[in-house]
Amino acid sequence: MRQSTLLVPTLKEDPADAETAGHRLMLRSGLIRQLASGLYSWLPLGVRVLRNIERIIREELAQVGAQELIMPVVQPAELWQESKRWDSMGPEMLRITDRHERDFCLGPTHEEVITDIFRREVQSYRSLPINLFQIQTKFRDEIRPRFGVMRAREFTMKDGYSFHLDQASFDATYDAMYQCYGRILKRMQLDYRAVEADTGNIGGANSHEFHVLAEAGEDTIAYAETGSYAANLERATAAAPAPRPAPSEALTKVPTPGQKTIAAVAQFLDLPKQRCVKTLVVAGVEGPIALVLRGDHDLNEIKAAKLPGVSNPLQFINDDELRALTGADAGSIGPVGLALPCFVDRDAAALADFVCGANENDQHYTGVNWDRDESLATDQIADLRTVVAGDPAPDGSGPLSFLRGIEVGHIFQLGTKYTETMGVQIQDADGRPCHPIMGCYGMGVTRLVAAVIEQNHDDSGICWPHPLAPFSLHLLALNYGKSDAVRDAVDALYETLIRAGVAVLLDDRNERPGVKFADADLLGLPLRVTIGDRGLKDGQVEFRRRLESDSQTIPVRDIADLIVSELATTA
RNA sequence: CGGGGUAUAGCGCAGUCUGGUAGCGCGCCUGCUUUGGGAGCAGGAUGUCGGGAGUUCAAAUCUCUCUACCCCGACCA
Repeated sequence: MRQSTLLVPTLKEDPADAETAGHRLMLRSGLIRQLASGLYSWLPLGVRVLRNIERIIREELAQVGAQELIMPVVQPAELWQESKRWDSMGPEMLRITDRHERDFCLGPTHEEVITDIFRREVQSYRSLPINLFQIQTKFRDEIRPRFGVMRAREFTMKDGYSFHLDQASFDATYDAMYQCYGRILKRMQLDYRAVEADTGNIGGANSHEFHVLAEAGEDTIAYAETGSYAANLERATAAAPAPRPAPSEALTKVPTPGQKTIAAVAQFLDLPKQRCVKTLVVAGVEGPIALVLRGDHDLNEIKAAKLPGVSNPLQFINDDELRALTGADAGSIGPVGLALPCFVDRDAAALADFVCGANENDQHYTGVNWDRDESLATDQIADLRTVVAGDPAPDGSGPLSFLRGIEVGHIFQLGTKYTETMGVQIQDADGRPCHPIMGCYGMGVTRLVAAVIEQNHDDSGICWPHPLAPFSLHLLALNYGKSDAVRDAVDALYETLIRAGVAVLLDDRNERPGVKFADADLLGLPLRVTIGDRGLKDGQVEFRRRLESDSQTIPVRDIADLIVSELATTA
């Protein structure tokens, strides 16, 4: 491709609205342009990258026997009402009405449609298992789109769905998909981590996310440096605490005037924060519910919202209600004598002789002990907290550390959630009707582009990994318009490389060398060959890899073979 | 939805406080020179100053209002 005819509008300066390296470089290198908040056009160079990613995904999915299909973006409301998600998806789902006043949505995901296809077209257990996928546009009306295509409203996703007669069949496919996702990300040369995850809106029992490690990531991953445990912070759990010691202090009420936070109370009483407990009151299905945590720990709201009887999404009760229920303001609440159902975090439940609010302003108890003092039953112990760095991993694989990650893949164990609500049944070998078990496998294609750049760039631009680069080679022709020697040599090399199947971008623009070098760094193609009069008079051209700072001088007659063999080793 | 910010040429910005001819750098067009790390000289084009309403002899500038975009939070496969 000749750069003089290609739409690659590079920007010399950083766009004002771009915060992350990925977003900034995608704009500067002319991969994308914004149309509106969360809506992006993909320009020719960007499309070439997308196609490379899609190609790798298709090749790897073919290896595990997944079949490609395409489902509509626009989906009828009836399907979503049937799965009970028309209401539960909320405003994230963009709804539209056609000329007949019939309701539709722009598909935020395709569980309903694939399940509908399955129930219409698959009648026999002999057809199972079956694994289907598409690469399709999704629309989610995100509350706050950000960082360019990292969190866009319209984006491209590879979404796959599998159907199984029994758990063993499902487990085999889930594991195959897990391995497949790893191979896909590895082929993209990404530094990634698979982690246990929360299932969110999609539902189901368990799920795993695949995160590309990057500081700009929106998620935090807790992992054991010395072991195999890794989980999204939303879900990460620590090993259970040591058994509770025996009580040794008497329950004592002490005045704590003006001390409203755990930090203040701990300092006032000259005790560490982990000897105090905090009590939070949230809305529940049948009235308010108290949650008790150790003073140095934070509530994990996702875990809390899943507790039986607790309202989901989690909702804290307001100050007036709190005072009416407990007789005190926030900062002086405690479980002693509190007439509310109560969940106690495991670590708070393992405390003896601790401090808590006395449900009376400016008063706290010290020497508090579970199962001894008034109303302090620990019959509802749960994991309520967010883990902190240094917590022991639950599988004993060492202390936890944190990393930031970009979620590029998420695989779910849906079970029979959709096949039951949508009434899908097939007969098994014994003629008994049963609901097939489903899995669902998502991968963010457009988000991957941002993630790749986030992990592969330097101060002057992108450094594309070979398999994803929009072109393999940037051929810079200096003074192409004026020098016959340069033009003859460049054109000859260009033709040779094209015939050899090399994806070449020829910078034949009438620009000065500095402009071409700067744009070449910015576009970040893996290999670069520079041809100018200076080297050519000695029969030499310059060869340079994007990841190396030094260039080599190569005889012009050898350069084509060098490139071809270089690409053969990186394919 | 709450908090904060921005909106002036294709891009990055000044000008707004203190009302009085629409500016700068880069980019773009023409010509000449130049050609190995974002060239020089000369000439040129491009703006409903985000939209609407108001105040005023006069509004990019003051007032009201609407909108869009960005950041933080909440939220989010």
